[in-house]
Amino acid sequence: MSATIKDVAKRAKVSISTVSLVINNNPRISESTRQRVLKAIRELNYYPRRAARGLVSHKTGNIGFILTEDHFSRHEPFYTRIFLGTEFEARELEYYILLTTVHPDFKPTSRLPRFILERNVDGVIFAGKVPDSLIQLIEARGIPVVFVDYHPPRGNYPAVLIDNISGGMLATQHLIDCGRRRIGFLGGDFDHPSIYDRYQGYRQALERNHIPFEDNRVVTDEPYPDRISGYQAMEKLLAKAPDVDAIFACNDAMALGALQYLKEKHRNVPEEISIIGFDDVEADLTVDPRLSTIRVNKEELGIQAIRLMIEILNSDKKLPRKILVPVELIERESTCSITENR
Amino acid sequence: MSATIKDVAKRAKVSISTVSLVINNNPRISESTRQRVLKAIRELNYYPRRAARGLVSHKTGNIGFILTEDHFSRHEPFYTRIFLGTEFEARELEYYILLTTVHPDFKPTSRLPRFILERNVDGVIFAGKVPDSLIQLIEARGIPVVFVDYHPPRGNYPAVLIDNISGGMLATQHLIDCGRRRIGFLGGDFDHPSIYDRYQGYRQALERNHIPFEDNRVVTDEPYPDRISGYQAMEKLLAKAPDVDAIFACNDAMALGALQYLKEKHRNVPEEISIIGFDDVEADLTVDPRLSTIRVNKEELGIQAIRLMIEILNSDKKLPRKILVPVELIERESTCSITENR
DNA sequence: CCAGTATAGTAAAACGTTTTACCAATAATA
DNA sequence: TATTATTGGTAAAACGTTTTACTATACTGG
Repeated sequence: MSATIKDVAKRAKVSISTVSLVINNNPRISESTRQRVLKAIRELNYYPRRAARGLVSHKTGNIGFILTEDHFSRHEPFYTRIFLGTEFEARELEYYILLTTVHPDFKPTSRLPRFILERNVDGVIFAGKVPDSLIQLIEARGIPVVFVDYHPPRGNYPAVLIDNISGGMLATQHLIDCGRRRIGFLGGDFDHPSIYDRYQGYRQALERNHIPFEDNRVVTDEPYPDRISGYQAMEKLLAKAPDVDAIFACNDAMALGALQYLKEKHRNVPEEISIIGFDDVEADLTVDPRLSTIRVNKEELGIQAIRLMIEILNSDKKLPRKILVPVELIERESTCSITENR
Repeated sequence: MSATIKDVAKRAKVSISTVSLVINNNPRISESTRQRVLKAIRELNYYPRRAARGLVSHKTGNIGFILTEDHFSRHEPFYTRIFLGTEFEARELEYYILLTTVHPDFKPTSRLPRFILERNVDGVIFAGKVPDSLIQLIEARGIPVVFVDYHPPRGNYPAVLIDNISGGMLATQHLIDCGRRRIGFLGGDFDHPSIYDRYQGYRQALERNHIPFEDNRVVTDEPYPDRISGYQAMEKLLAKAPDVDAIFACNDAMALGALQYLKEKHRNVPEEISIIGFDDVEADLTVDPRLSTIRVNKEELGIQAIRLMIEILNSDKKLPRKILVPVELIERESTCSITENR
């Protein structure tokens, strides 16, 4: 087999400990022996084995990435991109990512992810909404955690979040800049902080522009913000407030559903009713008109999550810092100025 | 800290070895002591540490996934889906995937991926075309390898491949079934076995239908099969063979480029010229007309690769088996029967 | 010149498993 | 009954590092 630390020690005529100290850049070793050891390492093509290191140092060099099964399949491109962001940044910073999904109704008696049981990760990143019982179980084991695109209502954790409030304001302000005044909001599941924050951004933008908020221009009783509920919410909204001239949907899925409804009813988008979504998913480009939206840099969410995690691992303090990742307005064809055709 | 094998041994009043044997389902242990040990394990919530196991057993429970940087970025959705397929299946089979990218011009002196140096994987899956020097270096270390969507020209390795020949025949036969007879082929980089095989499928379908092959209906001098080269290849083809009534492009990217050219020249697709691609990528749905294509199940490629790898790891024989993943014809709007409007 | 203090290096324990060789007790065989 | 197998279990070595406590040597200041 290949060289071990023992072989290096023998060749450099030093003790094993000395080699170890050199590897770990301990200043206790003089320059001359350091060079001698490094030479032996080079000549033998030595590289320390992860398993041996991990056994005694209790560091694995791995970071766990956990999300629920339905998040992975339902929001596939979104969380995939966050995951790829973590992968990318982890590689830079000499870590590896271990991915796993959990069932959304994780019970306190459910079996933990294998990498937790095996103590094969130094920390865990939770992506999206995850069961509270799972969080508690992992925390109880003293494993550092970082949240991305979610923060549990209870407690105070390090988290990387989309700047949803600014995004909501940005979207709404864009519609206002288009001359729209009767702006509706389509949302689902207010329990989800992201959606609630986007709604807050909507409210704040209205207020800032001295546009009175009208309760009947808001539909938020859909349980899950997907395409179908966007379709239904649009129908409800139009029944309550037939005069809306713009829609801010809490995400692109709902926006696309709403758009579909409007097209079926032969309402002119964007002239008669402009519509803007949130997230910037691939499908936005496949529809006609292409959907204006608020772009979320998903990879950046992952990158920031890794950086935050590694900072925590290196400082081993609790630092429940929140990082807000900025968003960007993407103007496409589903929004336009009201003056253009009056 | 949490329980170790020692604690279990003490509580069950057996030796450490016995506990280990129970964990590893060794039949040497009697049912009664086995139960006693299992009880202790349950009571102490014991789970063996990966690092300690790995140190002595020389198994890591990890599988490396290597592809070149440009494959990851250029063909992003394609290889991402293969990767997700491996992730998914690995989880089922109690492995983890460690992902890394390498530079496309990996030199024999380049630094190997860290998980190789650290001996942190039991085997390596190569996705797409990878540098030969890298393959050789990894093989030289005795690490089992599996290829997916590529097989190096030299040697004989286990590989999971798209059934490109059948796919090429399927695509061409579909055009023939549409009544087309003057069918062009657009390809790039013939060095790539996939593309070459698709071309062979094209040839075979023509032959089977007794349609003479015409050299000037083929353009294959584009270096890289992307959208731009599809555009250019289409231009060249039309110059050489203005009478083509159908196009089989070696992949969707080229097909989309060709489609763009035809639209700019106001050629009627699909009536005048039908066009079919290969891969079935997301963008196929965003174009008008939506692209007919040969669907490749990317996740399935990854799943099969993992299964093959684990079979190899468990049998530790060399088994250079090839697995062909079948493809499927997807009829959309870019192909139609020639009789429809004659 | 001597006690005290850096400096540079080492020996040995520890990390938590698997595995190998061995042993005792029991069963099977001649 | 004596020998040989078989069964069920154990002791101890090994895996390849890090880390802690210790030592020898050289230096420093009084």
